[in-house]
Formats: sequence, C-alpha cells, structure tokens
Amino acid sequence: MTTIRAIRGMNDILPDESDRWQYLERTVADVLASYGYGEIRLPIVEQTALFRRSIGEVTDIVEKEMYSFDDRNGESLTLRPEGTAGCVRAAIQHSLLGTVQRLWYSGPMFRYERPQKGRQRQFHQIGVEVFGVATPEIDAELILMTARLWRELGIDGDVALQLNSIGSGSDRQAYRAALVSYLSGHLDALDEDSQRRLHTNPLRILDSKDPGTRAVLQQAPLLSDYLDEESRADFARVCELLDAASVPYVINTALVRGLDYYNKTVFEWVTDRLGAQGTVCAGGRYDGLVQQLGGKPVPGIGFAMGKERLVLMLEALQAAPLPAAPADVYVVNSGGSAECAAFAALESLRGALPGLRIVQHAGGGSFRSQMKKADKSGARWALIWGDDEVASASVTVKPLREQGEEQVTLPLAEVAAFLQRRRTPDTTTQGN
RNA sequence: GUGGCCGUAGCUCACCUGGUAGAGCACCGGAUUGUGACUCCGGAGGUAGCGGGUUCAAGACCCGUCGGCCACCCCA
Repeated sequence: MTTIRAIRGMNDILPDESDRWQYLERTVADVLASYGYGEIRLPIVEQTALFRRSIGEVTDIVEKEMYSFDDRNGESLTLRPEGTAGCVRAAIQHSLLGTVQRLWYSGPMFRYERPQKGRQRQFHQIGVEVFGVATPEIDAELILMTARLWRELGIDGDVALQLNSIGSGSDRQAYRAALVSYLSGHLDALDEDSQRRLHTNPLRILDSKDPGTRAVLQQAPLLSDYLDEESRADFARVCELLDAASVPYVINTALVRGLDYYNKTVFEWVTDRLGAQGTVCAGGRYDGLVQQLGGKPVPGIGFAMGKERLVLMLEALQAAPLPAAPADVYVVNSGGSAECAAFAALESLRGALPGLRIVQHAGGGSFRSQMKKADKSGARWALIWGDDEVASASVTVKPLREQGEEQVTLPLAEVAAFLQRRRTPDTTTQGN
C-alpha cells in the first residue's frame, strides 16, 4: 500500500511551528484593531471569472497558476490565488461601499507554482483593504501601520520599504507604448524572458535580473516622466507623510507589481533574509477595480503579507517568544481507584484555576515511566495520586523545576490554593 | 514549465575505489516494590524512495520515475 502524502507545495504546520504562527497572527490582529480595521471572512472558492476580470488575463496567475475546476453544475470555480478580488466582490455584494471601509482578512491562497523557499502552492496571507478614500493619507496610514507591525514583531531592522507610483491607467498605457517602442529597438540585447514579456507584460522587464537587459534599461524612458499631475502630487504627499512620521523608504522606479489592477502608489517591504523570495508584504492602490467588478467608482487600496515568509523571518531572527511548554502540571497516578480520584479532583482543579494547563498521564506505566513523561512535558509540578493519597484524601505535589523545594502531600481541599500561590504572573513556563 | 543538488532507522548522518547496513539523538524497558533530570545496562526500529539495467555480487555504477531542497520564472 502506498502511503498518502500531502499535495506538493501544501504543507502541514506542526505544533512546533504553530506557536510562532499564533504569535504572528495575534500581533497582527492587535495592530490592525488599534487602527480600527474590522475583520472580514471570505470564501476560499470563487467564480473563476472574478479572478480573470480583476487580476488580468495575461498575468501568470491567470494564465497558468490557478486551481480551477468545474462545479457539479458546470460552473467554473477557482481556489482563490489572492484575496483582494474576493474582498471587493463581497464589498459590492453587501453594499458596504457607501462609507469608508477598513477591512482585513486572513487565510490560505492557492497558486500552482514550483515550490521553493518562501513559496508554496497553498500559502497564507493576511490582507488589508480600504475602500472609499481617494486621498493619499490613507496610503500613508497603511504603510505606517505595517511599519508599526514590524516593530511589534521585532523584525523592523531587517525589512526595507520600497515605494513607487505607477500613475493612472492611461499614464501607464502611454508609458508602455514608449517602453515597448524603445526596447523593440534593442531586441537582440534583451534576454529571452524579457523578449517574451515585451508582448505580454512589458513593465515587468523593468525589474529583470539579466545584466544585458539591465544595460539596455539604463537609457529607457522613465515611468515617472509619464505621470499625470494628480499622481505626482499624491505620490509627493505620501512621501511627505512618511517623512513626517520618520518612516524610511527608497523610491524604486522599477517597482511595478504583477497584478493589472494596481495604479498610483505601490509599495513592497523586502528583506534579504529569505533568499530569492524576499517580499514580505506588498500592495498598492487600485482605484478602478471596484467599478471594473460592477460596483460604483469607489477608490481602493490594500496590501497583503505572506505569513510563511514572516514566520521564516521570526525564526531566522529568533524574534518570537520561545514556545511554551505544553503543561504547567503533569498528573501521574497508580491506576484503579487512584485514577478515579485524580479524574474527579482535576476537574474541580481546572474549574478553580482557569488557564492552568493540566496534563493527565494516559497510557499506564510505572510511576517511574510516568515521572519521565512529567519531566519531558516541561511541567513545573507533578501531581501524584497513589493508594496512600486516595486513602487520606490527599495528593502529593512534587516540584520539577524549582531548586530546593520539597515535595509535599496536601489535603485535596488545599491543592488549588497551594498552586495558585505559586503561579508566576506569567503562567507560561519555558520549555526545551 | 526550466536548471542544479539530494533521497540509508522517527531525526541528523556514516558505510571510503561495488562484497547482502551502522552511530548519535529520540523512543521503550531495567538498575531504583510508589517518584523525573545525571549515569549505567538492555531493547525495538531500515525489502537503503520506487522500477529497471550492468555485475558472480549494487545502498554504492547506469537509465527511468516519484519525492525533497534551492534557483530561474513568478510573487506574499
């Protein structure tokens, strides 16, 4: 019998790692709440047409990376490859767009790509979207919020902000024509990928890594020369607000973003700690998208961060708190009536001391082997029930960590108070 | 989709130029009839990813295949 494995690129997150994930999720949720953002929970599956119409027909995502399938009624559905489209769809569907909306969501996304460090087929993002604000202070708000988040997470020293404006759709169209015209004159100096992109997504050529292509780009027309007045002014204002808040950034004129719906401000937080997939958070404005998907002409802006990549950062920088041992108290017993006594006493102990993590030994074995498990569990205390304790309605409390403390046998009625007195303010104990 | 490296015990790895598997850690039991950590003793655990080929003989060599990692591409 062949054993069944998880799908390539879709990983299990084991208890060792989930501590770090929870730390990330808690911290993000707290920061978002402190700026007044509300959580929206969205389906993982949407109509395929939603993504085709928003992300762009000629993007790699739509052309070859979507997990699409026919529903039983023949309708084409797709596992969401990103979150913005679904969020916009929900905002339109539920008429949320009459007022400003500050929203966030969290969950899995799916793209059929070759897995590598920081990239998998099922990956997890936290996304943030704001609808209904056309002015650039919201651009700055989002960026400031992410900057605060990196500080809270303790990774701010290892991420850098890149910023650009890609102007309006018509700015970009004019620029695209100029760029294609220029590059067409140097066709044989371009690498193979860039030659292909000349016809599909010419702006992506700007961030090519090929030295020959980069040389050609030296003399290429600049997108910034094609921006209209409003785009220039808004971008200048974003920079001004960031300066005022002392958030450092670098303007990267090659920064374009892969999805079609972006316009004006785009930004990326990048790191050199993660190998080739160094973008940890990215986003931008998408003022035409709501209308494009059938809503009123409401401006939008948003970003997404990759949870896997942030977790890798936390790990690399040892920024997350050490994982807590799973137990505060480990309970051993000699079976039979001692087991019954332990069960009864522990239920009332859990009621009396909420939050105290009490692990009851299961699976039998000698006291010796049970004590070994107690030690391995990282628990601070072992509670011991044997025949003597049952006979005297008491329990033995043995300290496993403290130096110099003796084990004591207490009447059952006093155990809760005893443990309560000795609980540290921070109830978590450090394990392994 | 393309390329490079790699698949030996649960984990990290060894077995040198082919002679039918070994260590450390982890796990289980014991030394200590009801008490962990250190130490000592013992035990279990592998059809060497899978399939084919070369050979008297393959974990070692060759081909294929599946899987992993990293990079290209793409992007969070």
